[in-house]
Amino acid sequence: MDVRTLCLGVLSLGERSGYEIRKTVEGALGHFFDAGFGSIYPALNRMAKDGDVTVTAIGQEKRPDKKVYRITQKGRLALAEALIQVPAKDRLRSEFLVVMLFSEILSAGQLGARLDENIRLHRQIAKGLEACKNDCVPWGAQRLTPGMRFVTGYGVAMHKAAADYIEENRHLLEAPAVLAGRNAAD
Amino acid sequence: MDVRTLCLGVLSLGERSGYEIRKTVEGALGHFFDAGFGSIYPALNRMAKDGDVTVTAIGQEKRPDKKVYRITQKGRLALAEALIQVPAKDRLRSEFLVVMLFSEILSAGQLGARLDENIRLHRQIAKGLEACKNDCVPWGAQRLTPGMRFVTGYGVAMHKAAADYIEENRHLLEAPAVLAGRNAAD
DNA sequence: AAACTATATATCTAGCCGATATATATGGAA
DNA sequence: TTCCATATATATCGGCTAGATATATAGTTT
Repeated sequence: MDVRTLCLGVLSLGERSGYEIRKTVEGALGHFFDAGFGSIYPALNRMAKDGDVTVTAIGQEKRPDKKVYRITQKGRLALAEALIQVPAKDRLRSEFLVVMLFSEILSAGQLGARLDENIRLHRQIAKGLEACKNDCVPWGAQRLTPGMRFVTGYGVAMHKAAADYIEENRHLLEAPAVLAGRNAAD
Repeated sequence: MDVRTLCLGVLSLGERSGYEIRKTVEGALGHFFDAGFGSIYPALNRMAKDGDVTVTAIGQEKRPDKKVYRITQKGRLALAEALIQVPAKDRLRSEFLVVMLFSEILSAGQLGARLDENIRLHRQIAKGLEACKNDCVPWGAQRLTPGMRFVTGYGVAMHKAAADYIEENRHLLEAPAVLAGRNAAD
């Protein structure tokens, strides 16, 4: 599954420009499958070439022209075909955890700061997703589907679990840091 | 942060071959930062060229020769420098959630199967990590550091939270599927 | 004999991330 | 006035990576 499938999925919610696709990804589903312009635009070009989407250039006032993409019937079949495949395993990449793994090289102050930042970030994301739970605007859709509710709730639950774990277990890292007298200034 | 930092970190636990680094990643820390041969070997070559690691070729009986890598003092400095940077945000990629987002295209049977598989997988991983909690073998180390305990515990907590959420909320997706009469055979 | 598993190294290619560039427009700070 | 920031837009580049593939040595199973 690649960004093409993601774009086809977003376009199945309604036509939009590459920029708008990015906005939808960013606002509604980037917490479990992110994609930037560097991959969205090439994907859109490939799909346009393959006939999975059509593209219409539109001039705008006070704003640059935009290209609006619409999914084709061929694209809908491609989307469905991709979605019935066995999904690959979830993959997480956490630099924070790599740093925690080797946290003995941090001073107690640096360690505390990293832990605080990460907790704050998780709680912030959880809060943002919680606010989106009953809001179809980030999806650029007219209504929320069960799928949208499910994945948003998933994000809330997971980010809360992460923040909770870090809060409850930070002592595992901080106590040894203090005992070892790692007080060097940041 | 890239795979070089990860390899330096693993090598800071003790010298090992590229294959052994992969085994350590796979067995102990791949749940939060994975890396395959396609990125480990090029990274090792770059670091050997840069002087961050030394490499010693060793012949073996009944097995192919191997190259053992050892972190240098320069490599230790590079590792420390990388670890005190502000880590990038965690990034998750979940094809499962993409499928759930657009799950209306699945039959009730397919949906149930995907949910079951994912729950089983999360629980399996949580169980595997739980078994590793007090085991330094997967790390190829002599003892467990606070960091190792922390990250392993994190994995357990997160995979459990994921499985729990899916179990408790699957009805959000399955009830509409049944109501809509999506009973097509898989 | 072929397939599978384990231990090993190595590489290829399609895809992606993050940065960068450009364009149109507005507003605020130096 | 210039720079910076923000928003709306499209586009691309280069370094990195995932997954597949290849090769080698050896043993076990079908």
